[in-house]
Amino acid sequence: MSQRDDLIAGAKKCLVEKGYSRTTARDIAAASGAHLASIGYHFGSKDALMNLAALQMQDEWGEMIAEVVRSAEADGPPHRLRIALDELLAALPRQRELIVAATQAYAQVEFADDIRGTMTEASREARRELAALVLGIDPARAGADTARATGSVVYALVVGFAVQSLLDPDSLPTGAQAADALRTLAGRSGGGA
Amino acid sequence: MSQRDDLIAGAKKCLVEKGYSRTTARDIAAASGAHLASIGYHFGSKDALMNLAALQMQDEWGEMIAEVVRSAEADGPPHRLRIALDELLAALPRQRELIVAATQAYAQVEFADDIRGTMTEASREARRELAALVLGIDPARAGADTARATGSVVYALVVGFAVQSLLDPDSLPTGAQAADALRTLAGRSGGGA
DNA sequence: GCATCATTTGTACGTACGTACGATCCAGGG
DNA sequence: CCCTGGATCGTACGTACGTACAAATGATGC
Repeated sequence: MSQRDDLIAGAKKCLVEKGYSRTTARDIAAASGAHLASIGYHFGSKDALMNLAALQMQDEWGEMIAEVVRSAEADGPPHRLRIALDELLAALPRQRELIVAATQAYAQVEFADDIRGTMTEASREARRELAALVLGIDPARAGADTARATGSVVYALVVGFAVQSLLDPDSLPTGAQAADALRTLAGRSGGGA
Repeated sequence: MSQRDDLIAGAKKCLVEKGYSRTTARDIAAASGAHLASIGYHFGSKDALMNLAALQMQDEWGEMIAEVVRSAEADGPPHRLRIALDELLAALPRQRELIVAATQAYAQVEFADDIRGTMTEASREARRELAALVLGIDPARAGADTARATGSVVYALVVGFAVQSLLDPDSLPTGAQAADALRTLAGRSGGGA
């Protein structure tokens, strides 16, 4: 393993354990076993390395979520919503480190241009992919408004539940409860309470 | 207006414009017109002031969301879901500053104990209140599992759409589209695609 | 008008930061 | 064998940080 890879791994560790801005170049060097000056040599600056680490972890999280949803969808059509929510909600507490890292990345969106651009593009693809998975259609055909809105809603649910899992993991609903709540919500659309 | 209040206002400005950790004590002094040393006198430390500012803005955001949902619910029962989502989705881009601040607060949850505690409690109350508003019931009676799950789902939608409004405001669905997507999602719960 | 106490100001101290730069190491090729 | 270029290392520079503290200021009660 090259010192370059060590540095990325160390930066990820620091990102989770100390947060984006509290992490110093010396922290990364210590966590990675690499030399302080290697940061500049390999990445140009500490911030460039931290951005890379944050974006990679954000990507890894997206990958894990996609896998969870995919595996739930593979469990067959009956009660698919309940199953997908079940697996998602059960998985989130296990992904705490990745979610912490993703939160750090979100917090930099407004202040680091390369993070903003990459994350915006990643969120677009995530919504497309989620819509395709949930609707069971080809990702390329997910251009219709309905499909795009579905992607947005599922994306919002994932991110929102992830935030809640960070704040209050014990209060997360079960998949069945969440599915019921969604049905209640949707059912209220045509009439009274 | 006391220097103490000026400092809080300056800290909020910096929180939005520079982010939590990039803000220095001197930034706050400059933004508030107050003296550098007053931070220590009034708040003990720069971090204490930043935490206070972040929590206050997080609160203000919650208040705005509650108002939006409340006003939507007041527009009468027919198509309530569509209306509520419409107002929410239209309001988010206008709340960008508060959402940026809230994001900064979320990012500190893992690393600042007082932020974590306050935000956890705030999220509990927010979910309770959202459930009560959406279900049209007394907040005190929102203890049932179904109500709690509904609060979680609505909370997740709010936070998730807020994040999306930060990353990609132009891709937010309309309320009607989101309502359709929710119905599609909920409708898929019993059978195939 | 003076004493008192909260507030505001000016400043300086110690520290820790990011980064630059020259020295050193170490393969692989001539 | 030495030469060469990438990688690693040691270090030091300049800066900017948070905070402490004494002096100055101003309002309040007597």
